[in-house]
Amino acid sequence: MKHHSETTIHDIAKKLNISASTVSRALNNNPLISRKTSELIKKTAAEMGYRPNVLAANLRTKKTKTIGVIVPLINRHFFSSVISGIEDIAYQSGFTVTISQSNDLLEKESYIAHALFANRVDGLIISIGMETKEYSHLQLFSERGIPLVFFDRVVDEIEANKIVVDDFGGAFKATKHLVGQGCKRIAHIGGPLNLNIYRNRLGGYKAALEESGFEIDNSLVLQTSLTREDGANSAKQLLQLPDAPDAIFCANDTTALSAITHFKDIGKKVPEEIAIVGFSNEPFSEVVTPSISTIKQPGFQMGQKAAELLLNQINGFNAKQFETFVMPTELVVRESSRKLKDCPEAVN
Amino acid sequence: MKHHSETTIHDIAKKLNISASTVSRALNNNPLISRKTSELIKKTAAEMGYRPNVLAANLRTKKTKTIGVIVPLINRHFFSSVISGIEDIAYQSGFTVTISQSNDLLEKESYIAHALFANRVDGLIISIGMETKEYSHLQLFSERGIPLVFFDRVVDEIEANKIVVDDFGGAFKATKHLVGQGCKRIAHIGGPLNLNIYRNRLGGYKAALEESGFEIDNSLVLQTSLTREDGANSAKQLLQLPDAPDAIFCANDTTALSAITHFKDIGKKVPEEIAIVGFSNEPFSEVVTPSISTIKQPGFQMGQKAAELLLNQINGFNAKQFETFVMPTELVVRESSRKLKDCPEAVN
DNA sequence: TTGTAAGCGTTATCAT
DNA sequence: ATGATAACGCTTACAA
Repeated sequence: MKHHSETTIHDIAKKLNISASTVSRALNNNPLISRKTSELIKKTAAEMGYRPNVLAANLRTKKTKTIGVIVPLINRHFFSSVISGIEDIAYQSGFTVTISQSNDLLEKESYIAHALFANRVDGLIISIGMETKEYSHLQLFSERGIPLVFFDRVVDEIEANKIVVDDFGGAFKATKHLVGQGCKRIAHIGGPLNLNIYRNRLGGYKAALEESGFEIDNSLVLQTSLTREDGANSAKQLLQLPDAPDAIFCANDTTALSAITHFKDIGKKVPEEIAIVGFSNEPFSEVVTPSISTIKQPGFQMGQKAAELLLNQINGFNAKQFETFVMPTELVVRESSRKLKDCPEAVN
Repeated sequence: MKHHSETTIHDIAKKLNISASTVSRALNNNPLISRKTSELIKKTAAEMGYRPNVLAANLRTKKTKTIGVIVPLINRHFFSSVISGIEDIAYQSGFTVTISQSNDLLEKESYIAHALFANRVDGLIISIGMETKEYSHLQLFSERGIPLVFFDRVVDEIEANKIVVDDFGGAFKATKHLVGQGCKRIAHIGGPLNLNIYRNRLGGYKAALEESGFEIDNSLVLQTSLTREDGANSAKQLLQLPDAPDAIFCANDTTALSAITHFKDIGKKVPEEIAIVGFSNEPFSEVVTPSISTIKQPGFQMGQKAAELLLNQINGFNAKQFETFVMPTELVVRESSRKLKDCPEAVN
């Protein structure tokens, strides 16, 4: 059994003594073709093991029915939830989704973006990486009118539809909650400020403190890359302060966890001596001991929304101007911050 | 600023009064073209914002420099590690990787496989889903001579290169370890037996028991889908047995965790009253309380190996017959199974 | 209802 | 070192 080169519509046409265009039409369910020939064509196509060459069709139609997705890391629960939401909508509309991860590296993000562009994806959904401060690889899309939707980590400098979560509000709620639990000195382990999500989380933290009549002590505000190591180091650093904090609002769950682990190691009690709130509601936050209070983001819904917006643009239904959609956050109170018996599940 | 249709090599050729083939050659660094013209062409190409249409090139060359990857779930640590390994090798060789998840659904897996085929990926790396008992969507690749590499959850019925972990050995080590800790009645929460990884884990469990002089009690061997719910239900069920087990070897970490959570809820002590070992070394296993003993798999290396094998096939270096590579597993002993003070880190 | 022919943007084969 | 031309496999006016 040797490998023939793939059967094409011409092979089918020749076998049936008809024209390739008729075959093409039949295969695409063009109603002009008579039921009879159409069925015959489909039958022989199946017999001959015909597989359409989408590449050729795409080249001709200038459409690929494919949308590209770039996220920093696919194994973060939040991102994989968003991806599932995107797939949910895209597959329903007959689109294929091709997922890539940038690993928070600008070079890789740029490489992937160019590859997706070169492969003529119909649209791109992206959450940018930590390093991304330069956007030429994304302007490529916006300039050529290829639909582009940002989510979570968005770029202010590029006009596009954007889906973000209410980072400010989430941070505000988290901090207010700590205040409500009686914490007096609340620290913040934050992320890189070139990403607006971390700017907003910092902003929400500060606003909550101010509203509560607290002064902002800059020695309590740390800016890190939010890795596991950063969490432990920051915890250590904060404890060495002459006037150490009694609570920390962490900009992600990873640092919250490693801070807690550090405190456990040195025998400092969480939440009694120091209360912790994280951000993102990673699955581990629920199962570690103590379980971690955190801010929940509607990842799946964000993905759905992003895909809907993108598909609308692709289909030319983008009558309106670009918008930025802010999705609600939810405070999930768990052991790491519950100091009071009758703690309200959510503040505000 | 209106949107011109994309500039092509013909546009460049016209502008420079040369032929399109020369432009094509220059852009592909063909040494035949003189340094001078080559540079001129590249310069004007850049000025004109030329972006090669890979679709057209791929159609012509019948190569896409793209490899498809299908995994059940992208947010499982093991799978995302494998993906990172694949990307590591693929990007080095100038290949693009397009990732898809089947969600353990045969229908989606099949849809994706057909889409990847239609888009003419140069090769496919796949770990099949729980439902996959029928393989026509994969035979598509093997029959047409498109390189195909399986990893982890492989298909015996299809001849191809395969990378698996030593599931049998891992399960054997895990069970032996429990025996070594003094456990007398060791249960097993297993997975669907159409997947050979779960058959092998079951096999390793049984072999270890037999070698240790234990009888195999089928009431202690459960077959589940390994979800969180399955873990809790299985734990419940096992405790209700007249002669309840004092240890469980779980075929994944998810069920190990939910079993432990159940035991915590009802006040049964882990590992004192019941010892637990999981499988896969999910990140949460290290951070929960008690931390979960588990079997570590070399995901990243498996991905690298899979990509290497695939690229070799793509490049025609597949002189040898297909092989199955078995990667080593490692027992990681943590709190959930450590009953003895001087517990050896690994048995065997 | 079906056929003809051009064209999508490349690369590859022959020429020159 | 460069050019002309066909071809990759499909879709789509336009014709019939």
